[in-house]
Amino acid sequence: MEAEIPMPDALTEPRDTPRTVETFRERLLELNGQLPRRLQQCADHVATHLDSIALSTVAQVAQGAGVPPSAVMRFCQIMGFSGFAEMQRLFREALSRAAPDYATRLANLKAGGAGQPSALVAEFVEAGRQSMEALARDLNETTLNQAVVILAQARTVHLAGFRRSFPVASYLAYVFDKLGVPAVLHDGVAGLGHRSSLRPGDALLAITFAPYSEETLALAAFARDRGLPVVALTDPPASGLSGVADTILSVTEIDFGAFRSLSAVIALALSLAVAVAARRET
Amino acid sequence: MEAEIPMPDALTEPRDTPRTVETFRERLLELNGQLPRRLQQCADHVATHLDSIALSTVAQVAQGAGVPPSAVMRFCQIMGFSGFAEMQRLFREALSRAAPDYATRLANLKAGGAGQPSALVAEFVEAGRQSMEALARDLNETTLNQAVVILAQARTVHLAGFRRSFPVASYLAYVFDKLGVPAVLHDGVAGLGHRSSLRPGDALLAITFAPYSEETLALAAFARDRGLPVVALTDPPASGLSGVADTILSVTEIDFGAFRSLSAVIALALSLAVAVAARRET
DNA sequence: CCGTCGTTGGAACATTTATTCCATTTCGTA
DNA sequence: TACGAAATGGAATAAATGTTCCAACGACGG
Repeated sequence: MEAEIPMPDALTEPRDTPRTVETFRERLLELNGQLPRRLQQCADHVATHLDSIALSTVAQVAQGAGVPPSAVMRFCQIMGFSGFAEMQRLFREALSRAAPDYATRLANLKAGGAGQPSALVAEFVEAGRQSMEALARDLNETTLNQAVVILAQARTVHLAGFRRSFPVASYLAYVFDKLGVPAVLHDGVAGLGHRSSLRPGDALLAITFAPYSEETLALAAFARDRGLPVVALTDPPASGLSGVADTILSVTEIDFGAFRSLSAVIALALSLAVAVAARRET
Repeated sequence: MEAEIPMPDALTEPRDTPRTVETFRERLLELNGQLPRRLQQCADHVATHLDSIALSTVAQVAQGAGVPPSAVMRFCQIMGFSGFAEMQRLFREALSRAAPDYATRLANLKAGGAGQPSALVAEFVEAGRQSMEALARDLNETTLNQAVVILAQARTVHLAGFRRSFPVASYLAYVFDKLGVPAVLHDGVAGLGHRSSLRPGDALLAITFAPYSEETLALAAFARDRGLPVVALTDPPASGLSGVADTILSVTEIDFGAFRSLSAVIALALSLAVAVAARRET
């Protein structure tokens, strides 16, 4: 008779096979710490080289983790798969969905002719994609969180961005408006500033890229002098704003020719806006 | 004795193995047209499914091309590889370089916590990337070329875009200015339109997405009535503008939540602007 | 100190996949 | 139409890769 029912145990309990990379990662976390030595090595290696699984053989994964192939097999089974092949299929499917015919099409567009408009699209798409990847790779989460806190505490958010940065600033103004966050867009209409609207308790979000625009720098300095916190959205050297900004969010935007795609900047700005709105509501 | 030296022939001449996807494509073009039927089928299929090679087996490629596996093998050898395995290695390497740790990092950011700002960044980056891929995949080159011609012939380009589309319009205004193309941004400042500035010989570029903004539709209709060509930058159904626009450039922008990343729209707009400027100069 | 049980490594086996080979068909040319 | 060269399809073979199994090991409790 079943005198004692064993506590459900992640290792022994039969689990259904992860169907998405997401659930795979969850299970990986769940298992972490309660695995024997060799299997833990597998888990560690797999966790840090998730994408390489799709293209590796058992032997390669095993070598990477510093274990014999059979250990990798056991690991796959503990993760809920019938074996390595089944686990690999998951990652291959994810990979092929990620790049369907995109790369081919891009190459075709580029090859279509150097002067062709479609070749330009290919270049800008490529630049944008690289920028976004760089953003995801290099994002400093701590700085981002700081920026969110500062802006969420502000009574009113002031937005500064001219010339190349103006589209970003104006989009932020639109988004903040939709989200019910009080925001002022410092456009240059009528040659007037909105300096007098900067009040204690407010904060400034300054968006500028090299070559930094005079107006933005001046406004940032002005805000700083009045004791208002300044968050900067800028490119890595960040030379112009290092003195005046409390928090510097830097984005590397890959240019094509003299123009930048703004993709990464907008993605970051949008995230910032939504996060700020969410924080204010709680 | 070697009585006659045969003309160098792409098929029989021994070629060294392509080392990059680029050279692979070149060789593919070189061979095009001078291949026997089955091999041509292979070439066609491979050309349009370049990326799928990395993850397919010989049998799968063969089935895709509608030929027996042995034909695929011959094709690989004609392309300069020792066999399918060697050819596949090329694409696998390209694929693993393309997604270095990006996917892992993205997943980490997402996993960092649903409410975390960094998770938002991951979502927006993902949305933007998908949008750009969709743009590259679905771009209609003919329509784009038409749009370029129309705008290049215009004396002045009028830009209409409000609310969500305003950042795009304003960025275009900036870019056109830099490129020396006469352009008017129809912002709504002071509640005035710039209708009277629409003159014969001009063209309108209307940017709007569902739900289409009244002002943009009205301006497009107005321009149409005066006989000016209208180019629309909009989303696929394009319902609102189908009557009034001469040329419709459609972009699918993946949203996250209620907000769109604008990445694809901006990439397309930028390409359009640069192509127009280039065409005007010649 | 001994026995047990979970863990480990490697060798044997099974399966999938690539590659070669050759009989047959097709195509171009005389 | 007949000939030879090229192309083709499929079956046979080779290679690689995945999977299983078992003997050996080591940690732990009695």
